[in-house]
Amino acid sequence: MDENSAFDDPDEPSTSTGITRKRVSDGPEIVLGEKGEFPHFGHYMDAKVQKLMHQVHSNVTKKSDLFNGISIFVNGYTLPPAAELKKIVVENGGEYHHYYKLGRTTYMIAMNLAKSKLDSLRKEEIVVHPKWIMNSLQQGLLLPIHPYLLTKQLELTQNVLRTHANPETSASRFYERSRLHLISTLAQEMKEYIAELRSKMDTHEFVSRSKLCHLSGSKGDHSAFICHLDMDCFFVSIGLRMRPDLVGKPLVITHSRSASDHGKAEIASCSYEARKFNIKNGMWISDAYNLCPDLVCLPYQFEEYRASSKRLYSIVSKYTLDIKAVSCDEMYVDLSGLCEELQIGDVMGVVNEIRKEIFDELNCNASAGIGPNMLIARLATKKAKPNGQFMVTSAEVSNFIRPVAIKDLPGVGYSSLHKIKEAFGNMMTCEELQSVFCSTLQALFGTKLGAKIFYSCRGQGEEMEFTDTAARKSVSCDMNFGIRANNFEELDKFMQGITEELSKRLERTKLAGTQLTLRLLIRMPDAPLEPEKYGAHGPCDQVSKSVNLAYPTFSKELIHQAAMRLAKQLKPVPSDVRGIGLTMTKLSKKPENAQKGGLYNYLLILKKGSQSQESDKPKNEPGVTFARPALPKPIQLKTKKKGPKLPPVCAKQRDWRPRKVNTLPKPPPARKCIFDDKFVLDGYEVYFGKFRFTVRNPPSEEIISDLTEAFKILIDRGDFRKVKLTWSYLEQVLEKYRVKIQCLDRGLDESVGWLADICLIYSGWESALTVLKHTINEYCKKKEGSVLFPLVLPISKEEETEIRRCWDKKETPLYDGFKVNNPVLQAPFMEEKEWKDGHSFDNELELTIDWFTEKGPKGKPIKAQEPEIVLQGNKDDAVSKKEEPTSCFDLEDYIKETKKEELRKSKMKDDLKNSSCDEEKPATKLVSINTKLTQTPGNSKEIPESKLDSYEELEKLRYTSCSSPDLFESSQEEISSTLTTENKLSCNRSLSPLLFSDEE
DNA sequence: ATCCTCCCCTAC
DNA sequence: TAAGGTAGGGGAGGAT
Ligand SMILES: Nc1ccn([C@H]2C[C@H](O)[C@@H](COP(=O)(O)OP(=O)(O)OP(=O)(O)O)O2)c(=O)n1
Ligand SMILES: [Mg+2]
Ligand SMILES: [Mg+2]
Repeated sequence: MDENSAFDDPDEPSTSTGITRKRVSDGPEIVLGEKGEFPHFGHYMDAKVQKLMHQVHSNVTKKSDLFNGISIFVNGYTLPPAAELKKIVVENGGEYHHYYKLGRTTYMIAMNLAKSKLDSLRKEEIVVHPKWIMNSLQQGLLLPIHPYLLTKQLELTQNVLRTHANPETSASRFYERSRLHLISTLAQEMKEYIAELRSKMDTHEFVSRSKLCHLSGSKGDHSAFICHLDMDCFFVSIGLRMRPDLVGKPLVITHSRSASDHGKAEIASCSYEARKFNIKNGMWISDAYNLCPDLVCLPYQFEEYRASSKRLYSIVSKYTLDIKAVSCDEMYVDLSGLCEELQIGDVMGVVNEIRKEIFDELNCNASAGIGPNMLIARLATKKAKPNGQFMVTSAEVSNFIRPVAIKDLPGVGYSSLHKIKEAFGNMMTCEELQSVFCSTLQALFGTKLGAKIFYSCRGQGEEMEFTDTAARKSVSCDMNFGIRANNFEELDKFMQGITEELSKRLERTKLAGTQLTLRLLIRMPDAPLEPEKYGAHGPCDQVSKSVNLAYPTFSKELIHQAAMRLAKQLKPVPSDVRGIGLTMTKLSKKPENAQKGGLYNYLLILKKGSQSQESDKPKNEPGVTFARPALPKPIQLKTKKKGPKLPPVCAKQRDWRPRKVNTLPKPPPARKCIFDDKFVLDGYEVYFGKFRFTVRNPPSEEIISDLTEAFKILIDRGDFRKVKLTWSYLEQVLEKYRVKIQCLDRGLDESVGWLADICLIYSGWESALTVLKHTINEYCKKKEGSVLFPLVLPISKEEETEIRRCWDKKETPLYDGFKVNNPVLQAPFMEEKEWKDGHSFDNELELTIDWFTEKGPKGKPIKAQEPEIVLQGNKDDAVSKKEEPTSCFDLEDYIKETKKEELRKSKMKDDLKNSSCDEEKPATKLVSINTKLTQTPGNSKEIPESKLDSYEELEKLRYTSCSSPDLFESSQEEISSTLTTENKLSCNRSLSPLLFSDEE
């Protein structure tokens, strides 16, 4: 085989460990095919290119024979760069290898090989510092390599990216400059734009249809109505509008100012003149330069792309709205509706008009393909380019598809192509592929892709359908460039930027997510610490982990907290992390009818400094002084200061084994909605995965739903005292776990497993109660116009300072329009403290807000609804129909209890009359703030004696008279039983983002 | 059988 | 220097 064959595997000869590189790492370094396939990160080398490069080399003026017989391979970032070393060596009689060829490459040149790579070097692999080449050249003789050998003893500078970017701001800087980010964003924007237009279809006017009058009544083929439209070298065409003088030149759009042989910037788009030199989109400048030294570089014009893209879509929408947006410069258009309505048979004529209008408006060329399905239309576009249109009718399809390159089929990329090559040899065209059985393809590619390819190579593609309801399934944020950290703190900084971006996007799209996935790119053990390309991730392994949150969120803080927890669980060596990605899934949309002051707002408030709050802020309302609520202190789980050193995330061998499939696998059935449970919080559809705790593992789903139903009944009756009482009971149960955790943690080191179990139980219950609390709040609000439980909000240092300032001046501080009566600040409960050493909670104080309206428990006379009406003889009732005794409602006890409480209620009413000075005001909101324990101890003295009120009364009752409420007797037992259960727990639970992790 | 998690792959 | 994003389809393999 030719030494420069395009199929020389880059990895196989060079990896001594036998580890197969994953694609995410370096991408295809070798690609076949005519056209600019996209994902060419890294070197592009095909046979033709190699030939061209060879010509370049043979033109090199030989200066000496210094390196005669010596061949080098440059690994990773070097100074001087690889291109220069190559030039020097080649000019002086040596050879340059693009890949390390065992036994044929004399030296590997490197500056920053990872220790593990050095450790695993074979005897024949000699690694030399580039200085050896430079010094040899300078002195004009081949110096001994020994002083330049890179050995294990050599001290290697640790991971610091040259000109280290500020990790805190790097995310925004990066996204501002990332073209891939831009085109992804634009594609999304265009899809939304079309969806919006389609939603207003009845008022939409197809203003440009008048231009098609002359085509009315025309005749034509009636089989091809699907049109695929794509701008010709989109970015370049836009760039040329400013520089018409450059038309006809080989042009590229890139960050590089000018082409050079060591530029590693990627080419976003290249002109058709550049393509004659075999230059492709996605190629590195250095490679393009070697193909065409006269290459002209043009800068990006991000905003122009956005405007033109929108313009493009708006033009097409003047003809039809049967548009499927693919990307910023590409779409499918179904012309059958238009042609039918206007009685047009000449589809080509229509497309010609559309393209003409696009050119008139944008001064850029678009090409189009027309076919009976999307597949054919797309392949036709390729044939039509540049600046043309091409139609394939049904009758022509079979002839048309035969010579089409397999690589051009949508869905066939680098990996699939190589699988085909492996399985069937050098197969190139669809015609050849047609000889392969469907089952064979499915065995090779899997059920779906196998079938798709089988049909594609016969010209059969999907019909075009418009699923307007194509709601987004995920929102994600990736940064796989410029990530270099030496420890978790630095990693955290990058994470903050990414988190912030993700939160912003969620909020902008009015989405909240329930499942968060973290994905890390980890440098492969063999890869150099710095790849040749500045800031790039180089060869990496991918690891990911996801967590289910108790309720949907878009809060920056919650996401960050969860993300760092995941990061910790993945246990990466921080200095080997090369990329970070966050994905939110299981999304729920904020509905238009979301109520003010509810969950959605709560989440908004959580986002500190958010301006977009939708709540009506009450103004100048007289404050009511409440007693300091006796909230339990948060517990801080003490854990070992220094954990064991984190083992590295190991590179896993890629499993290339072909699957053994003899029969045609059955296609998987359509997925059901993965959520069985949903409830509505503030108009939010909140799905949550079942709390799947086994019998011994509280809280079981049944218990929770029983509790929920029971609480609802109490609220229906207006019996808030009972609600509070029951709640306090639940909290007491939870408190027992807290105590246990603390005890165990303090004394009994040998019971670590036990501790974990208890923590898990605790976590599960607290998580469940958090959700339950929201449910109750929501239900109360619906019924009574008030939340019942306080909402805890984080506040910033500035907000704290402001509250303190007001308080000191004897004013009533305001927080977000709420009166703050008892400034009590409190550090939030966080586990992260244990590993984020020296983490300060200074900016993370929590604020508790409760508010009541006059209709709330404070002012509302409790309806003495007859319990019999609700329950008697009604066995279909939500509660009583349950078979378990867990939530059985003890009617008699209830009646007794109700009567006993009548007295208290009337007393409470009296108290209210005495204390409330705002009884007539609607929606009075009251705020209390818990104080941080470390704050000035003198605070409590300064707090004025608060008036007795219903809240205090409730609190008092809660702590004095709450011998276990009759209501949930059996629940209690079930809960209590778990207290003494020592069994291992295995459960798939939903974690509240506010809670500590149960891992480890 | 079905679901879930952790990947891989593809397109622009 | 350079800015290798992002959404969705889908499969393997473990848990239930
Ligand atoms: N590797 C790539 C591929 C594309 N793009 C951007 C720049 C392109 O202009 C735009 C559209 O991609 P196309 O695949 O449509 O390519 P072009 O429009 O540049 O050329 P063609 O005439 O082949 O459509 O997306 C990019 O940044 N990086
Ligand atoms: Mg294009
Ligand atoms: Mg395109």
